[in-house]
Amino acid sequence: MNNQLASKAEAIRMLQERDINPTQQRIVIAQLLFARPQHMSAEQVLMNVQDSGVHVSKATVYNTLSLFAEKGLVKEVIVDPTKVFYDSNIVPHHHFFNIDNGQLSDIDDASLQLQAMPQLPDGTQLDGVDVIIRVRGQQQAQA
Amino acid sequence: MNNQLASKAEAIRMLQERDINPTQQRIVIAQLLFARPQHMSAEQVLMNVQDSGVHVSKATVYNTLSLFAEKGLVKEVIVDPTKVFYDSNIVPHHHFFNIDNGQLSDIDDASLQLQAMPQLPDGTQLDGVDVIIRVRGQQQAQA
DNA sequence: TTAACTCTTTAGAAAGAGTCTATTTCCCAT
DNA sequence: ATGGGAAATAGACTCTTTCTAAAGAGTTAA
Repeated sequence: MNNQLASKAEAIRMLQERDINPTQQRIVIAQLLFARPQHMSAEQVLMNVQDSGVHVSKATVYNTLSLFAEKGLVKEVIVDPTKVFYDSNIVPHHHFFNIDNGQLSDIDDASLQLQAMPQLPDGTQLDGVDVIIRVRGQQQAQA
Repeated sequence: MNNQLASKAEAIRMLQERDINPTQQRIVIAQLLFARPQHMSAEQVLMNVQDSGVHVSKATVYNTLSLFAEKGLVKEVIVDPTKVFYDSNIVPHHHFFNIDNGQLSDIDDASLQLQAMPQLPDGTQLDGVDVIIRVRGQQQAQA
């Protein structure tokens, strides 16, 4: 289903750009995530990577996704109380979340803008803004 | 710390308004939640309720919070990957979430408006819109 | 080539939130 | 009082995520 990967060379380049030591496991995970812009849970990453032949442990998947998030290579999306999604599209954008089928999809950035940024609580700095539009109903599977 | 409760009469009234059978356990949980507008996790509810003398089991806390959410008495807030918060303020509003200390606070609704609602995915209906502004840094404890 | 060192990966145990199940308790109408 | 349905309970269980202690890989220095 999801078997095409980004090229190894490109994955390595992306890792090095962010000062991430390009180990075998990190390269394979990057190849998977950056095959195309998408949202994956840790479990999905684990399953897909293992299909690709390279052995990667569960702990390494979690470590690697956390590292990628910390280095800005992917973005964590918190919408489903049961698991974290990792988004390989780091261009600023927001999400639809279908509460019936758990499907997460992007909102075109142009079609959603905040009118103004409210005053932040004292002593805090902005980290990011997440807009989640929750929808119900069986949407078509994405192409 | 958090020992004042809403009155029993008021709690019963709120439950009945939403067609919820006002049992002992549900009343105590409602008294706790509606003492003031606030955000609580299931675990916090469990601990606070047990302090108040009435015995309530963990399962009942989870069942009750789900029921309250389903009936529109509270709103689930998904911001922290490790737990769900229940918000007893159901007036439409959005949230600041401090990623350093886990503190959740309300955004004055007037200060944050979306410019336009994007087109929803085919076959879906709107369920709700959540805006979360993530901040960093040690904010002062709330009064 | 080996030795020393650091960084990464690993299996499996453990933590923590939330759910489930089978049983008991509660409450009310008869 | 009693029969019945709704609610509550203890505790086992599931699932995601984190931790731990040990093994492996890669690099440099001699």
